[in-house]
Amino acid sequence: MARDTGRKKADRLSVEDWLDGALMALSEGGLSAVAVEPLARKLGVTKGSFYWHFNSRDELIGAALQRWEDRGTSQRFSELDRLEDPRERLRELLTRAMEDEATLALDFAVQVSADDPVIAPFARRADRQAVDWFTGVYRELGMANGTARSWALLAHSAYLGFLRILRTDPEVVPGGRARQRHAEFVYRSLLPPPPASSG
Amino acid sequence: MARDTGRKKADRLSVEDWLDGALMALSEGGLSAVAVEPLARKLGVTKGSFYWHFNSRDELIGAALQRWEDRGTSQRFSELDRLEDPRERLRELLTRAMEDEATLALDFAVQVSADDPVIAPFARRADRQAVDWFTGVYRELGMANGTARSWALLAHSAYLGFLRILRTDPEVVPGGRARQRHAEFVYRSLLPPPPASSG
DNA sequence: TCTCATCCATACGCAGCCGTATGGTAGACG
DNA sequence: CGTCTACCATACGGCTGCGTATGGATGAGA
Repeated sequence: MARDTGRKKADRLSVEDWLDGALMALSEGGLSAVAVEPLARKLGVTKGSFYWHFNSRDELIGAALQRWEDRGTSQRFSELDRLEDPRERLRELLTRAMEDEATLALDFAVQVSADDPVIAPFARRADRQAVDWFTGVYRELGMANGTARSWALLAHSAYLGFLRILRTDPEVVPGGRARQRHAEFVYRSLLPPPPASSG
Repeated sequence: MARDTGRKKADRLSVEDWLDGALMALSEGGLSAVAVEPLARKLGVTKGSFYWHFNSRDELIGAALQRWEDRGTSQRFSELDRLEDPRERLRELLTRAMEDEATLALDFAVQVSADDPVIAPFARRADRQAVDWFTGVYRELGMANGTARSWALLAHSAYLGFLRILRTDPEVVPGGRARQRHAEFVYRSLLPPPPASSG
C-alpha cells in the first residue's frame, strides 16, 4: 500500500504541497493567482499532477481556505483566550495582528476576494468569529450585549480597513516603531471609557 | 460641424455612455465585470463600437475611475466643508456614507480591486484624500498633528472595514434604523474625549 | 447626388485557463 | 522478473476575453 511515511522527494508532490502552494500564491498574487496551470509551473510539475489530487480548481481553493481557517483563524483566538485580562487580550490581538506579515497577507487576500462565491463563506465565518470574539471581550469589560457588539463591529472594521490601507498604500500607514505606536493608539481608542475602577 | 447637441438616440453610443456602463458594471460585478465584450453585450452593441471610442480596456477603466474620482470623491468632502462645526462634519460624513447605496457600492468595488495596477493610484488618492480630510477635522478639534492623523487613520480604516463587512456579510451588520444607530455610535466612538490634548 | 466622416458589425488571430483522456515511469510487492 | 498502483507528462478541445482589420450603414455638408 505504501500509504504513509511519504516524505516528498523534490518531485512527487502531495496534497499538502498543493495546499501550501495555493496559500502561498493566494497571499502573493491574490485569488486569480491560485490557478491550476500557473501553480503547477511554480511547483515544477504540470496539470496532470494537479488533477490527480483534486477534481477542480474550486476544490483546491476550498481545501486551502479550510486549512487557513483551521490553522489561523481559530487558533489565533484560542491562544489569546488564555490571557485573563480582557484588556490584555485586546491589546495582544491588535499588536500581534499588525506584526505578522504572513497573517496580514493572507487575511488581506481573503478579504479582498470575499465576494467570490468560494471565498465568501470563509470570509463570513472569519468575520463572525472575530466579531464574536471582540464581543466577548467587551462584555467582560462590563458592557451590555448590544453595546459590546457595536464596539466589536467597530474594532473588526478597523482591523479590516487598516489591513486594506496597509497593503495598498503603505506610505499612508506608519511603519516600524511608528506602527507599534499606532497599534497602541488603536488599542486605547478601541477601549471604551473606563466603566468604574479596575487595575 | 455637428460637434455637439449630440443626444444619444438609443443606438450610437458616446464615450459617456461607455463610462456610465463601466461604472455600473464595476459597482455590480466588480472589476472583472468591466470587460469589453460583456459590457458591449449589455449596451446592445459589439466590440467594434468600443474600440472606436477607446484604445484598450485599461483606458476605459482609467477614464471611468477618473470620472468616479471627480464626481464622487472630491465633491463629497467639499460639500461637507461648508459645515462650521467639525463635529457636525464628521457626523454628516459617517451617517451619509452609510446611507447612499450607490456610493457604497462603488467605494466597495474600488476598494476590493485596489491591488490592481490600474485601480491602485485611484484608491491611493481616495485614501489620502479621506485621511487628510479626517486629519483636518481632528485638528480643528484641537489635536496635535500626529494625534489627528492617528485618529484619521482609524476613522478611515473603520469606514473601509465596515464597507467590506457590509457588502460581504450583511447579516452581521445592522440594517435599517439599527444602522443609523450604529452610525451614531461610531460617530461618538470616533470622537476623542472632550477637548484638551492627550498623548 | 456624391462625398466624407462618424459609428458600428463581423470576422479573425491570439493568449490564458479549465478540465479530460491517455499513455508513461518509478517503486512496492509477490 | 513481472505486475499493479501511485503519480505525472503530453496532448487535446473548449471557453472567454483582448485587440485588429475591414467593410457596411448613416447622416451632414457641398
